[in-house]
Amino acid sequence: MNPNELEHFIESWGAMGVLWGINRSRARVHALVLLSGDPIDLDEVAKRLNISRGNASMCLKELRNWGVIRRVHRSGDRRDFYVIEPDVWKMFFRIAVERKKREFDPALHSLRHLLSENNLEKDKKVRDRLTQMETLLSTVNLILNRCLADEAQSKKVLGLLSTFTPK
Amino acid sequence: MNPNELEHFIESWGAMGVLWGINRSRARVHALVLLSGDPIDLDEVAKRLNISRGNASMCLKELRNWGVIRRVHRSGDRRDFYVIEPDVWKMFFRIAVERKKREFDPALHSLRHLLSENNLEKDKKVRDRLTQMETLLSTVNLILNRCLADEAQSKKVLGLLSTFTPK
DNA sequence: TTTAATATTCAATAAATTCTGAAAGGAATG
DNA sequence: CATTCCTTTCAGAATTTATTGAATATTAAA
Repeated sequence: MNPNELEHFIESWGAMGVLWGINRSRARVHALVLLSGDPIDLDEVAKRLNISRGNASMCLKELRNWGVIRRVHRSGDRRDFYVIEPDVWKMFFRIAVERKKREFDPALHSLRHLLSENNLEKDKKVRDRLTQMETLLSTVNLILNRCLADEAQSKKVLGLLSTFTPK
Repeated sequence: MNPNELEHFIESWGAMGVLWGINRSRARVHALVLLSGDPIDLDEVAKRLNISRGNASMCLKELRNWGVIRRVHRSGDRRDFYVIEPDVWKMFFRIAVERKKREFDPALHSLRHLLSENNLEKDKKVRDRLTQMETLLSTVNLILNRCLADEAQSKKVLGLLSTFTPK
């Protein structure tokens, strides 16, 4: 297995992590565990990725909290080893749920609140814009709520979308 | 119009900005222009948001580059004024296209490259995982490509999704 | 042209985020 | 129960990202 290819994948996975808001190191650790056929331990993670053991420990902990990796043990070995959870979907969902709650919902809430103030009426233009926006975000909200309810749901939506051939 | 409500909206809009990867200041400026019935000038943006004129200038420039605000002029007034582009969709698309290109595509590309290496065969488990992931990301890729082709496309997809009742 | 008003740039600074590594904690072994 | 091996924590260092504001450019009017 060509180490350069592996490394390249790890790096681009790290870069993609930014897209869903997890930091580079976490995403790189995730990629490494994903690529490891055998359970991997903290020491090796730190060594392979050139990061400190402390940082590796935090990354592994966080990934464990996201439910995307799992700790396993080897008899006669004191160290903790890690393997990836078989369902590659999990991370996407955990993170999406969290970010929606933290970043999307408050904005929609305050937009609605703003619209409910009747003193906005003076400026029809502004009100119309905000209404248009509220409509859009509400639709997105509905979809997200459905998708993020559970993983099976999302797979259905994805399946539906991929068969959809627009005009 | 209650200034606290406005301010609250501006702040939560700023926070949501993070969700699609634009920084807080840019998103706050965006919200302010959105809320302004009348064209607004650099000086007022800086004053209302408590940011420097330099920063305001950069934000306005960037938003103009994204195509989400437009410069307008008042006769007898030397200053540049800004108004929001009527289509609230625009920013989402411009940014989404850009981020996909920079963050998603390289990861998918290197994943595919990795899979094409036949020396991965030794470890069936790893290969299976990566294949599963490639399938998932390819579907996402297909959907994104369709959606990001043009705005009308996306609206169709959104409409389709919102009428979809799973189970 | 010159002047004056406004906008932009960018080097310096500040703020936020991420990473390190030494110290403390915990658990298996003799 | 002391030792050893491994993990976790967290204050400070390093890095990255965002912001400022003074210098520079631009433009309209006189």
